[in-house]
Amino acid sequence: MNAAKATQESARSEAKRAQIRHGATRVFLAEGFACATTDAIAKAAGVSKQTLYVYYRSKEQLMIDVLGSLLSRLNRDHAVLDGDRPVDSLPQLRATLVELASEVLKAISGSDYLALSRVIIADSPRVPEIGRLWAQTITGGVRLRVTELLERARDAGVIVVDDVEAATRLLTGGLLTYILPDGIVATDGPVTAPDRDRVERIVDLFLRATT
Amino acid sequence: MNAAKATQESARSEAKRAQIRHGATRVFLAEGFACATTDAIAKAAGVSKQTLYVYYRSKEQLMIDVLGSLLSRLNRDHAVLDGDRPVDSLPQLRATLVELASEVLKAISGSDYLALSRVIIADSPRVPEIGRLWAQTITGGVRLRVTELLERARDAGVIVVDDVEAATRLLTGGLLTYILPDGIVATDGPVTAPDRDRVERIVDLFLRATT
DNA sequence: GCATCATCAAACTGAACAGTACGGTTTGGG
DNA sequence: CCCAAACCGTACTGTTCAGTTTGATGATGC
Repeated sequence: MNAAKATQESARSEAKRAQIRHGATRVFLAEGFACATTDAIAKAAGVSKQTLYVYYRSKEQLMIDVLGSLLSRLNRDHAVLDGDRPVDSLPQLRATLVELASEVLKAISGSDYLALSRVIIADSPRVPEIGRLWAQTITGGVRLRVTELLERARDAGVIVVDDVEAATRLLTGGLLTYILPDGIVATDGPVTAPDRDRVERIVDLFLRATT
Repeated sequence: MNAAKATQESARSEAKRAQIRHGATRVFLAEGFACATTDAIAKAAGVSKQTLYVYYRSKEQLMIDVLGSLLSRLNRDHAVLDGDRPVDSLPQLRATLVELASEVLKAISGSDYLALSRVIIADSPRVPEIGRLWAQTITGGVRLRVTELLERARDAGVIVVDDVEAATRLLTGGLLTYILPDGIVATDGPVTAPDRDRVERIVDLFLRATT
């Protein structure tokens, strides 16, 4: 078995894995872990059940791969937005915060993300690893970047805060109330992210505490 | 069948129902709906499976009763604390908010409440009725009372807010970050509610935005 | 053409589990 | 003391489903 052949095979393997993962993702998000049957997953992936078990040892391993993959994609998507957002004046900071908040809220109020969150929360006692990963998309992702923004703004003399952690929690938490708990319990129809006006009012109120 | 007999019977019935409910509560909270078996529930309740099915038509009906009962108890417990908390000066308001926040956070960071939340979130797509009920223990319970407190403080001239809803979300959300998302994903050991110092720092920061 | 490997569909196995049936036992009223 | 209702434990039924087995099909390389 030469190197070229090995590469080709693993490429094909990876394509198949991705195919299975995509089908499984749809089913898991729609049905939850417990109600998703391996037959349905195989069908959705356009793959025989046996092939599925060639690539994954068990349904649980498959779910771990699916959730891990979704979360890392989300983290990657968010990281793209990182850039150097301007925070050198109060209007700039305000615009940056409103913009960032709108983007994040829109992303996490999507029915996919909410379904993902429900599945993870439900199974976190049994698969704590995934639970930690999920919490980090918020804790280590969004919260970390907000903290960074606030620190930069503080260093630029735009705002005054002596407890950045508390400030971060106040802002992110206030905005997050629209999703947790309001959105996470599926009621009827898609969850609506708060409109720009509401976001602005929260940000404005927050900024009054930091000047 | 005379009235006395009917009353007696229904009293005994209610006792048995409660017995079943208590056993089922323990099992549902420990295992979640899907993993809880009716055999385990019957055993935990000290009741035969047959009797269980005399009192409840199905496992799902049983869960609805269990969750509904837990939530109404929580609402009742919280409502007791309502009283007239003093908000007529800034130190009073601050003390009231810190106290209220500490109580609520302690209550909802208990492993029972978190387990309950997980079960409800997971099953809310299938049992939306319960999801609404749960959201209301926070939305209609805590948030409503905070709103009321803030309005009273505003009317007393202690604070200045023109958007009470935003203010309520900012405060409750900021504090709630310790539970959602941090606590809801079970990691290791019991979730620790934030200590008094952290609560005070959030409240203080919030109050800076309202004066 | 032939061997090999990946894949497929379909049937099968074994276990878990909701809900039921049944025969025996306790309890309380008359 | 007797009867009836409530209850108990156990065993059964039917179903669902994860994971396996089988045997066929098609592609790839020699």
